[in-house]
Amino acid sequence: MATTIKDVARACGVHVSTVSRTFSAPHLVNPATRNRVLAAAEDLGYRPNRAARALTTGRTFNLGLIVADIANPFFPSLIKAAQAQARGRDYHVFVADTDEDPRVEEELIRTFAKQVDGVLLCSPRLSNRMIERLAEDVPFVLVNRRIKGMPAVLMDVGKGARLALEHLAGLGHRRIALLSGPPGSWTSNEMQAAAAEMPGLDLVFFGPNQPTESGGRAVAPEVAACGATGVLAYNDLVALGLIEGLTAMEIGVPDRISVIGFDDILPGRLGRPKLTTVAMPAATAGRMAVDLLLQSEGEGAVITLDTDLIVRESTGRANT
Amino acid sequence: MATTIKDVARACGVHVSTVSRTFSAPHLVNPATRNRVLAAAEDLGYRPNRAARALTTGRTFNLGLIVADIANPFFPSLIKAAQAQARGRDYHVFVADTDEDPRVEEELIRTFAKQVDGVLLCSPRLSNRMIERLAEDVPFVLVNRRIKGMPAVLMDVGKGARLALEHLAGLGHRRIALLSGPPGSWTSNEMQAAAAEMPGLDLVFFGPNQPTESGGRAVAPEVAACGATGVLAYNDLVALGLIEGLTAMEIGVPDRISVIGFDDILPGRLGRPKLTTVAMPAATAGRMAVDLLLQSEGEGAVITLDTDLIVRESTGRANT
DNA sequence: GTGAAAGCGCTAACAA
DNA sequence: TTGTTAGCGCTTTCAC
Repeated sequence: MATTIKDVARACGVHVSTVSRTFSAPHLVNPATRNRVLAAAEDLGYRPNRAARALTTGRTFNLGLIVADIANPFFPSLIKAAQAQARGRDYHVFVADTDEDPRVEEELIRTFAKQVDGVLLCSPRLSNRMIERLAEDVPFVLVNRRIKGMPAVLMDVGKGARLALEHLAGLGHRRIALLSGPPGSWTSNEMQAAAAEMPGLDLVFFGPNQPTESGGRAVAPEVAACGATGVLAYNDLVALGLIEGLTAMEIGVPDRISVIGFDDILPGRLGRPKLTTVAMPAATAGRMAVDLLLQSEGEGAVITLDTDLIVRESTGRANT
Repeated sequence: MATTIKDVARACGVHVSTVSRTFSAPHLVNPATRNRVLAAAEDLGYRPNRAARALTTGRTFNLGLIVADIANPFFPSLIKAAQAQARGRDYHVFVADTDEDPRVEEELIRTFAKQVDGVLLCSPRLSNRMIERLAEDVPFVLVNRRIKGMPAVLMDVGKGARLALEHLAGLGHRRIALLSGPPGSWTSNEMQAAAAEMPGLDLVFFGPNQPTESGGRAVAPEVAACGATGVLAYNDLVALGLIEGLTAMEIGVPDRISVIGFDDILPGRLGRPKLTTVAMPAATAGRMAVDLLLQSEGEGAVITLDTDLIVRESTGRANT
């Protein structure tokens, strides 16, 4: 058994409450005894049991972070930023992956509920109603999901989509394929809504698609067949997979078809062709979400982060 | 406040211990009352507080998983496999990223110590001695680190390195650059050791390198200058970064220099040139590590997983 | 400034 | 089969 507060108390002949105070309210204890306690604690290798502490205080100093797919490079940058920010505030963040499964997502939230002081729910797949219900158990901050009354960090997906589509239009593309994401994705809906409002374009919708490289590869034949010369994909992984699929069919990108993704993940910057994409501020989102969660004031604060188009090599003039 | 065991007990007129039993040892309670309890629990939305339970049982049913850099795609596949395996055994796994910083690693382990039943320590940067000390606080399973007496899942890095070097030699390369990884990395040491024993090669060592794409990009000039025609990199990220750097210097891969990585991550399979690499069984490792952790028997069990060379487009004949 | 005592939510003997 | 009691490690009144 690990050493507890009792061992320390015994070791320096004080009561447990004194030891407790030494750690949670040091100013309330005589410097002399405080030092004695500290020395003994150090000596015995004592570390307060956070779980036990949480039982009385109700605060764990842990945060939960739930993502749909940790293998999507978009999330790791968000995660790292969140962890760094939390660390600076003496919090730890535990990450869990739902594997795109809403049931796992729910289960995870419930598991986290009693073990963390709040959870960052990133790109959830659960319904709004379910999220609202779970919010009774534990405070949330949403990332890329809008629910009335709940704090959220959003990214301006609509603007990104418009920029991307304008870029394509400017290159002479008219018939454009839109690859949507998984059901339940707010981002995907925002993207489609923005696109639908763009005038003068001939949009073809494909979806829902798995938000992965293989999801992109899988729609390649349909995209090729539909006659579109430009594509806006749900995210970079889908875009990259699509390019793979197209290339395998000997359809050149951007010669025959131009492709734009969302996120600006590393793999898109590597290899050929480099991906034109809408940069999403994942790291900033991670940081701000932690802040929002920790400053419980500002209850329903909603922050919208800017996005921007990064033109690289996967888009070019339409060949008519 | 969330509903507790007491609320349920009161709601259906039984003692708390009966409620407790309904959840932890249902066979010990009368089916009739069991159903009554279950109904009341369901009704009140009661869920046992795992942290409180852990206080008495000593088991949290949580596992910790610590990685150096969650942004390296190698880890997510390990993580996902570990989470899936754990879920099947009714465990949850919480992930944390050390940012390649040994001090963060130590802090994280200490934080986890009381909140999980064991931790998977993946590619640690801490010294063996430190790990041994921390192992007194919480059970470990190491991944890609060998410490006497501690259970571990290893990958046959030595074989991988030999295969890679033989492949290069077979293509006529003699002068080969070896890009090592971060200090404290077991994998890096294994790789170097295996390489050093290969006869007939003219090895040039570079390192330590940051195990990232930018680490690879940074050594590109030196590699180009050293006259090597072949390169074995610490991991795929480094290899990919190197290729970027070389390409930027107008040095073709594989025309002028052949490059091999380690891991077989997704970005290496995307874009051009596709990376020749040593496949590391990340998912299998994640699964086995969880098993090792949960079946506390087999104490110091050490499992070594096979590796294999995957030849793609980044290697070719040496041009002499 | 320190100790005593109660209690956080739960489980685990032990009785009944 | 169920209730009683004690206690996990810690914090927090309340006295002293």
